[in-house]
Amino acid sequence: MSDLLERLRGRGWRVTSQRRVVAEVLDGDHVHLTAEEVHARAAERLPEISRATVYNTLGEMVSLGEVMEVSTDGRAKRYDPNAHQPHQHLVCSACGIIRDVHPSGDPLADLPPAERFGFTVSQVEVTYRGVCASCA
Amino acid sequence: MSDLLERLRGRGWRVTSQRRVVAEVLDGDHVHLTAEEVHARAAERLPEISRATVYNTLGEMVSLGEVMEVSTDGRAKRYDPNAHQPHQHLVCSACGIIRDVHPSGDPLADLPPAERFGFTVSQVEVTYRGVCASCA
DNA sequence: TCTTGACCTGGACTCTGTCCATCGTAGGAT
DNA sequence: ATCCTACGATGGACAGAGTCCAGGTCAAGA
Repeated sequence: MSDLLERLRGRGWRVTSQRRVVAEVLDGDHVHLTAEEVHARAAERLPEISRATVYNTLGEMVSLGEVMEVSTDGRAKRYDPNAHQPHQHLVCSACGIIRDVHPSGDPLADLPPAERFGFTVSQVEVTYRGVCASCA
Repeated sequence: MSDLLERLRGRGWRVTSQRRVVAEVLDGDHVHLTAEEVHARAAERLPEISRATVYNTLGEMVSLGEVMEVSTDGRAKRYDPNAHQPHQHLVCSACGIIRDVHPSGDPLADLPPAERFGFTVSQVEVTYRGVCASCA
């Protein structure tokens, strides 16, 4: 049983077979699937599941803070179940593979007050880009 | 005359009225227009300009390194003519306005070797998020 | 077991971006 | 100044990603 599904159930989420397979597909580390990929994998176990349901379910998981939305390539958004440990992303420019990474220090602290233009800054997303070992 | 257009001409770019208006629309600081916005503003001066030409022209400017592509919201890409000074972006979560900002230090140095997974890391993009003074 | 409101479905629709056949023109050649 | 031609522009079809909706289905409490 996935931790993700347990946490969602604990929040009073109504558990259906569709939501179950979506949560199960999203279980694991360094998982960064697009909605269509989630749909394809979910459909292996539950062939009738619709695209709309996958989109709705992913959207709800994001709203509940249990899944992070990541867009590293300007194309389809990706969904990252590792939402409870702050992290950033490292992307291979050649093959597109994504790793979760943990920079040292607090990236927010790098933005001086004079560079904040009166904003109340609360969040920072960092995407490192390079070439992975397999593609080098 | 925009500096951007001058630089492009200097690279042997064929200057047409369409490319001229696109370059002029993109002139200035803190400019982050979508392709459709560029098209709309260009069409004020050159009503017959087509969407395809705007997309092609923006793509060429990006390839030449004279304009940066920015995607801060997972929707339309935005085009930033401030490509010659390294910078990051600060986005208002409420109204979506974008400012160019300059963090202190080198963000690349914050990623320890043990967190690089064998990648050759060459680039880093940082998006700060918060609420701007007008929206607070 | 029954009931009901929340959930799921498939298809139409929107938005963003790309492709392509055809037409037009910038700028070098004469 | 005019001609040529390869490069650029056009607009309409197409594709990928995501949203919306009317109607059918079902999880879970009574």
